[in-house]
Amino acid sequence: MIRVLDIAILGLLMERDHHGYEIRAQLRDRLGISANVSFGSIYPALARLERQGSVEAVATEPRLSSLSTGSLSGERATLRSRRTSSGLGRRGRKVYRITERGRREFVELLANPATLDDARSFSMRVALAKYLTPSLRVGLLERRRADLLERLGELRASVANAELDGYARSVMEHAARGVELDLAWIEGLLSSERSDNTPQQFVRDAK
Amino acid sequence: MIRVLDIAILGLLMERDHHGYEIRAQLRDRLGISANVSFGSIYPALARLERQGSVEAVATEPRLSSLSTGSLSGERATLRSRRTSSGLGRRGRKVYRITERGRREFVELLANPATLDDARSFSMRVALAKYLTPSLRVGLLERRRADLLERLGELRASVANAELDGYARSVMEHAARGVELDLAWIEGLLSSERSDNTPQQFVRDAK
DNA sequence: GGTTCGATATATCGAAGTGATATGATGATC
DNA sequence: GATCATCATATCACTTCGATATATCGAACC
Repeated sequence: MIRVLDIAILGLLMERDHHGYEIRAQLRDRLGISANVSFGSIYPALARLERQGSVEAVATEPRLSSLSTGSLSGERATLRSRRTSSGLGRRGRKVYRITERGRREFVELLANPATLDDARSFSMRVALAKYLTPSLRVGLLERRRADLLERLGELRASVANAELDGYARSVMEHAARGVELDLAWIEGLLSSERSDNTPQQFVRDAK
Repeated sequence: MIRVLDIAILGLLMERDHHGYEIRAQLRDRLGISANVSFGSIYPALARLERQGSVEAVATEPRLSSLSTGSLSGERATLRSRRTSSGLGRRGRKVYRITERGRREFVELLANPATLDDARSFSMRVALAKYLTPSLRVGLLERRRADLLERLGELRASVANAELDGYARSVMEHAARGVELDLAWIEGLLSSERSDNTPQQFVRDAK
């Protein structure tokens, strides 16, 4: 399975620690994920990542006094009964940190070309591309370019072929222009890569 | 609940009968839904719609009966690629037809502005816009324009504000260009509406 | 001074959608 | 005539979504 969200969260945690609520804003503001990702995705994803040892809850900031910071979250007994309650409202935010294992997992997932086909996971990968080697970056861009060229052909065939009404045709034409814009962007990125004009170097290919 | 897929399927069935496999291709080729919708969505959706009486299975063509004149299949072989066999080679395909109730439900759902925020459901609505009255069309376009303008502001703020590395910044800038392209498209559609230059008239506002 | 409002923050639930896979028939290619 | 691609339906486990509940804080408003 893909779990784009896992990669995205780990990528954000590579930079610095975050808590769940903040991650949502960062997905929007740093990784360019347009629609706000729901908390019903983020909190389960964090729990999953913690369970498998990729991240750890580093602190549960309590509000105001409320001393006694439980050292490690001992799976705060989540009573599923209706009256969960008693939780302090903005009850301490749980700040997560990526583990060594998480770092290794992240670069592996980011480089893994499996299911990078959709627009969202592609642009997320590009936003995190500084963690890839140059050759992996080029591979990512070229695969995406190939997919988009194929899609562009389909769209043009649809526009030319089918007996679409004006609105449907307009949608298909607009979709084609969107793909062309993506392609131009990718060409630009590729030529930056080739001129080694890369924005920020992080890792290099092994010689 | 939104159920974008329900609207899309009903919209396709407004035109003519379809079976599940075909619906997937049509979602791509007529409604401009880029990623192929999975069968795990389509078949359950059809079952749901049938259960609630919006569609009915009009025929289950058994394999190899070969009625010689595929009256229902009408013009096939329109698909790209080379020679698509006009012979039906499949076991019983379940062909669905929209019911009267389904038609009423469709126009209601299509006009309902609830959760039209995401790109996919918006472009699907536009592709089916001939079933809307002019004023509903304008409302749809204007709401989307407002959303996109807001999003554009956020994206520009992100680009200007945050200390993003080159790749992440490139992603945000590209996202902003995409939104600008969408906005230009919508402006064009709006001005067609105003000049009553609409591609195909289907329903009119009540006077 | 009170109150409403919006942002911050975590969490859970049911429903909807995804990707993978199974099954099988048919026609096309080698 | 074996094998491959396409057509076609279906189901499964898992992910993601949208809605909702709870609670605190700061600002804005009357």
